[in-house]
Amino acid sequence: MSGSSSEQLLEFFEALLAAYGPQHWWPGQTPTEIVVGALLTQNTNWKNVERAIARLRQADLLDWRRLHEIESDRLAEVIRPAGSYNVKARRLKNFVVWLFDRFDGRLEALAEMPIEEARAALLTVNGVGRETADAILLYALGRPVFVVDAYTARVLWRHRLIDDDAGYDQIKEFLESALPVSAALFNEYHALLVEVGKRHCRPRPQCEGCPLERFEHHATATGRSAAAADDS
DNA sequence: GACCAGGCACATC
DNA sequence: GATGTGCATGGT
Repeated sequence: MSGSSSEQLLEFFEALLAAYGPQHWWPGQTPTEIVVGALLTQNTNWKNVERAIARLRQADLLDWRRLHEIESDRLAEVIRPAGSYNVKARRLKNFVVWLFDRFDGRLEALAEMPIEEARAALLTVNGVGRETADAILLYALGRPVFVVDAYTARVLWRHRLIDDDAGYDQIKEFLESALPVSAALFNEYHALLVEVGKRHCRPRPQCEGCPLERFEHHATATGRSAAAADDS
């Protein structure tokens, strides 16, 4: 066996960063745009989300007040390239209405309260699940929360760092307790896990050339998708 | 033509 | 509490 989980996770991070470099997820974008992107990217290719965001910008809709005012049907038409546009228009509206009702349209309010409180508040919004809530906290608000997704779970399971039945919150807590608490680190690490996951850790793994190939791992991967279960 | 993508809510067992 | 399904576009 090699060292502790903490050491192993840091070694993985170094290996991934050396191989792929910084991923620059959500660089230079406004918190508003990041929140919108987090909602639009649900089960959707990022390229399609970029198209939808470009259309929103074109329509001058990357603004909470404008989003609050617009009709859901018209919003759906604008974000069409993101797919599932009727559902996503509803979710965007849910979020914006909630933001005005509860925080007077001030996203910053979420940066001013304890993390767990902000997370619990976000989770009350219909359309905001754990991954989206955590993406908002980390990428839009710079709070040190680890975003777990299907790739995160699969990569960590393949390298024997988590059980195959670990739930979302369990994986999140494992990462947050094993790593230095740093938004910058969590940001980069999550993006790197997605990158290595896409290239090498699909349900059918392609280990050749994987930056993590030299580390211990299961010979085969299951088709395990994400952190499905609740673990409270 | 399948299969996938930076999920989630809801129904059903 | 686990599993299945609809949402829907655009790339490979």
